[in-house]
Order: sequence, then C-alpha cells, then structure tokens
Amino acid sequence: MEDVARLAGVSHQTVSRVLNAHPNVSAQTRERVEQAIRELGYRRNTAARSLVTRRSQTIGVLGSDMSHYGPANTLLGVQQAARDKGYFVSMASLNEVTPVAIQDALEYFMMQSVDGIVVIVPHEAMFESLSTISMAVPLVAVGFGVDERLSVAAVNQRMGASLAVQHLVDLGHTAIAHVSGPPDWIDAAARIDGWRRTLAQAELDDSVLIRGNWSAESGYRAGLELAAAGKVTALFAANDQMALGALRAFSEAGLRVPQDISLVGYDDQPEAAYLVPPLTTVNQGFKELGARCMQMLLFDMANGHSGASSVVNPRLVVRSTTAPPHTAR
Amino acid sequence: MEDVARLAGVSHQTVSRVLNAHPNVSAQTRERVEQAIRELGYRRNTAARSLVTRRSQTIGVLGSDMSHYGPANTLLGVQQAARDKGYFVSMASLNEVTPVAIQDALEYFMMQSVDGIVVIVPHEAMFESLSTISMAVPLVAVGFGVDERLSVAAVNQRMGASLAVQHLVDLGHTAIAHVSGPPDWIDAAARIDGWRRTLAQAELDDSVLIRGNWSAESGYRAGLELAAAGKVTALFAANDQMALGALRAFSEAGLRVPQDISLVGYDDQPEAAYLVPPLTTVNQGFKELGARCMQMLLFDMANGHSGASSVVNPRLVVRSTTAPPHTAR
DNA sequence: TCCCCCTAAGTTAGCGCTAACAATTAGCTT
DNA sequence: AAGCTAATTGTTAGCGCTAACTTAGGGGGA
Repeated sequence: MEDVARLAGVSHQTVSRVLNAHPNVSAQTRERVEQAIRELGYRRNTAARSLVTRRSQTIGVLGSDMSHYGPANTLLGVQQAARDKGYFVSMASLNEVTPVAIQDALEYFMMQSVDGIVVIVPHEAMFESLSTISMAVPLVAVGFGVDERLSVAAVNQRMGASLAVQHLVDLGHTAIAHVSGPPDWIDAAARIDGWRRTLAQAELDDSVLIRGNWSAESGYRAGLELAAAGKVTALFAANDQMALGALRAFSEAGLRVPQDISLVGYDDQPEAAYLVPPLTTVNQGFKELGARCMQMLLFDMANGHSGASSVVNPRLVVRSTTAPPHTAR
Repeated sequence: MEDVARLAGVSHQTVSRVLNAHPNVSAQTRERVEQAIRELGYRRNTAARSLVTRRSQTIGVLGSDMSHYGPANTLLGVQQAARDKGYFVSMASLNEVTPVAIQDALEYFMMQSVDGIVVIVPHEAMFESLSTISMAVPLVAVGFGVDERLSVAAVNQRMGASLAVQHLVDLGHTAIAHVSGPPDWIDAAARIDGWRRTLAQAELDDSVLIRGNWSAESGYRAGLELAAAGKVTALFAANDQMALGALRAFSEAGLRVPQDISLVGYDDQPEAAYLVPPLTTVNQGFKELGARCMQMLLFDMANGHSGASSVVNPRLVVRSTTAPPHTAR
C-alpha cells in the first residue's frame, strides 16, 4: 500500500480511502491512485484488514447430504450470493448429524472467526441441536420452521406441495397418491403435510401415502405398487427422481401419462423438462433462497440476532405429465 | 492472549510458544498456560496470526458440476482432508467452464490470500485454461493427466475401466459393450480408453460403444438398444446410475442379469450394493483422493511447485451382476 | 572454583491495514 | 479582509500475534 501511495504521490491513508470508497477523496486523486493500483497489481492484505476491522469477510456454511439435489443447490445458491456480496465462503460438511459433530464444526468456524454461519442440514435432529446452542455470531438456518430462537430462510414446502396437489384437484382428480422422502427430512415432512392439508381442504382421501427415499428406485417401486392397485388417477412425488422412477413404472405397467395417470414431481431439476413426457414439477428457486440467506445474515450481522424468517415461494411448472383424469385418447 | 498470560503468570510470548508447541517450555508452565486457556475459553486470532506468519491456513477449492457424484465426493474428500490437516476450505464454484469464469474465481482466491488451490473441474477445457495460467500459489488439479506444468492428483480411471473389463474377459465374455459419459469429461474419456485398451489386449472387438450422459435415463436407453441388438453378453457402464438404468432396461427386455448379460458399473455409490441384483462396480476412494490432494498441496506449499502427480488406484468390487456368459439357470 | 553453554523464560519490533485525530487549503460569509 | 466552515489530505497509534533478540538461571567440564 505504501508503494502504491508513493507512486500516486499520496499517503497510504488516501490509498486506503480510495479502496474503501470513502467520499472525501477528489476525483483526480482517486484516478491517480487507481492507476497506481492497476500498475502495480496491488491487492489489499485481507489479514491486516481483518485484524483492524474485526471482521473476516467470511461466512461459514455447514452442510450435510451434499449429494442430494436440494442441499447441493442451496449450497451453490448461498455461495453465489455470498460472493456477490463480497464475502468468502468457508465450508464444513457433516458426515453424521450428531450434537458432537455439529459442535465440532461450529467450533471450527469460530476458530476461523467467520462473520456469520449458514446451516444447510435438512434434518429434524439439526433443529433440536441448534436451538439449544447459543452462538457467538449470527446464524441463519435453511429450511427449518419458524422459531424465534433461530433466523430461518426457507422455501415454503407446504405451499409447494399445495400448488402441486391443488393443480391435480383443479384438473378434477379425486384420488391422489403421494410418494414422500424419508420423514426425518424436514422438507419431506412438510411436503407430506402440504399434500394432506390440500386434500383435506378438498375433502379428499389421503390414505395413499408411500414412503420413498428420494431415489428413482423407490419411485419406481411406488409406481409399480400404484399401478397394480389401480386406485388413484394421480401421483404427487416428493422429488423429480422419484417421479422419474414412477414414470418408468407406469410405462411398464401400460399406464399412459397423463391420459391414464397424472404425475407431478418436485425440484424442477434440469432434466425434468426433458423427460418423456416433460414433467410437471415444482421449482424451488435455490438462487433466490441463497440470496435471502445472505440478506438475512447481513441483517443479523448488522443488527444482532433477529430470529426473523424469510420464506421463498416455490413455483408450479406445468408441463405435460398432468391432465384431467381418464382423458380420452 | 495477554489475559491468558496474566492468569498463568507468564508473558504473552510464552503463551504463544505453548500454542505453537515450541520445545523450550517446561512441562509445568505448559500445563499452567493450557489451564488458563481452557479457563478463559481463549481462541487465537486468525487474522493477527496470518498477518505475521504470512499464511492464511486456508485453501481454495474450485469446483464445477457439484451435483454429480464424482465432483461432489471429491470436494467432500478434500474438505475433510484439509480440516484434518488444520486448514480451512474456501470454495468457489463455476457455473460455466470458461477462461473468464476461471480467471475470476482464481482472482477471488488470491484476494483471500489462500495458501493453495485445489481444482475439481473434470473437463478438458479446464486443463487447457490451467496450463496456460501461471499461479502465484501452489495448485493441485484433480483428475487430469500427468503434465509437468501441473501437480495432479487423480484416480487411475484407465485402470478402473481395465479392472472392470478384465473381470468380464476373465469370466469368458468376448462381446463387451460400453456406455460412456459425455466425452468432454476427462474421466469419461479415460474410461473409454481403458475399455478399448483392455479389449485390444484380449484381441476383442470394441465396436459397441454407446455415448451416454451419466443419467439413469441414458443408461436405460443404452440397455434397451443392446437388448434389442442382442450382440453382447456384457456391458460396462461408466457410472452406477447408467448401470441402474441398464439394469431396468434388461429386466424389461426379459434379459436376466447376470445369467443372460453381465453388468459392471462405476463409482460404487452407496446404493450400488442394494440394487437387485447387487451391482459389481468400481470403487474410486474419494477420501483417499482428497487426502492425496492435500498431501501434494502441502508438499508444493513447502517446496514450491512440483508438477508431481499422485494416482489413486481404484478397486473392483465384485457383487452379483457379473457371471460367465450364458450361464445355465 | 570459574567459565561457558544450554534451557526457559521475557522484551521489543513490526506484519499491513484502518480509525481517529490533526493539518492544510479553498471557499464563503459578514 | 478577517474569520469560519467544509473538503481534502497527512500523521499517529494500535489491532493480536510471532520472530528475533535479550536476559536470567542452572549444570558440567577444565
């Protein structure tokens, strides 16, 4: 910085002011300094800066199940939003969701003196751990229910499920099944709940619930089961992969989609538009979720813990796997 | 640190010595200091430490395609290894593999003054970009071929493919097909090559190559195609998902696995053991890969750029989808 | 016994930056 | 024209740590 100052013929403090966009620098000086910075390829030393400002410009992201579409994309969304806001992202991932592992990971972030933490661990167990821990830095949890002890950013899963189911109801379906994710996943539970409530509101039967595990395989098995029973005209799958499995099962069983049975997925994975037929599904907007996370975290970092929540509304994407029941060819 | 020193009745430098495991501290003093640290819950300030030592204890991990099994698990492996070695992990992910995006991400890491960089971008295009860039900090690339300009840690994909194909050859198969990944992925190309070479060595035909895209869907289509043609008795799929798709296609086509057709996957994803029948596949050892990455990076960080390479050998996991051709029931 | 050396501490300086304050200049107002 | 304000720049101190140097106390060999 001293070198830059010398080259620009100013003091190091003026260079600092230029870098921090301080208002009281004349346009001419600013230009000279910027020129010198470019010329020398100067980069500010983060450590020195952190030492005096007492912020690291780093946020910690704690994750688990990163091989799944939801968590992986939430991480990407948060990462992108953080980078856009000038923050660095440090990550730690949990192999197992236990209090000890969580504690360790948080300790690791404290050692790094992160300015804030985002938690992407979509299990009920995490919520319990988190709500008993008192944190030294702001923390935003992704996907949990509203709770004043925690700042939360989430996609409204119940609404997403409602959107899907209501769409089927509106088309005239009266027997609508659901293949769910593992119920210890918060999102899976919320989607089951949304499915159930929407059916209740329409005074329809909610007895056909099949427990899946997110895999195409489990969707396939569910599809086979439903085709054999022949009791429903529509299926709401808790993710696109299970929908894909079901699609195959239906085709094997000689059921045409959507003429004989309608199908709605969840996630709007890129391939959803390219299935045959293209899958009606629910888009969760992970970019938006990531941006909201950062926004909340920045707010909490500025004003202290808020316990607020920010809910992103999912969007139904209607493609070709849904139609009124028993459509003539 | 001053507080700790006061409580332990020593100078702050002695505290520093204890924290850095300096030899010239008496056991008794060390104990007193450690006690004081525990009592006060003291944590060393990373920024101050970085400022004087000129290292950030942070490595940057540049990734892409994090929704795929390989990249995601490599990231996890590197992350774990880094944490074990006392390093923090900063991540940046690429939405598109272009020189500009790569340059931006590397610049971002330089701003953070990372001590080293790991690149997990399994595309040919990345290799070209990287080998023209000269880096200010050590960089280890994952999965590229050996090249003295780059330090590389990789799984020996050709060997993995060989293991799979040789296993089929040893069982007596003479017509062995391959469903590959997209050929701009380095791993996909290497597996094709391994398949081809092993067949050549056994003087077998390598004409049945089907280009897949990693998805179960593409494996399914390949399976259908092969079943219809009826020319091969074995299929080597470039990942487990495609193997899964093929498995279903074979079953639809009335082909029994392994009696009528043998199948080998690649990746050894957790679910591979639970397919029906359990899938013979190739295990890549991402933990080991991550550890090797860190080991090389640490070496390069200590001794300057090495251009060395470290190759992890994959392991064939024989389960139930492979058998000699045309086995009687 | 004396001196030297080795061990276990303490003291000092400075890493590169920003905040707070001080100083200078220019531009008004009266 | 004196005096005041505002805008711009410079000077100084210190963030919390480690490296390098300094000091104080014991042994052990001559």
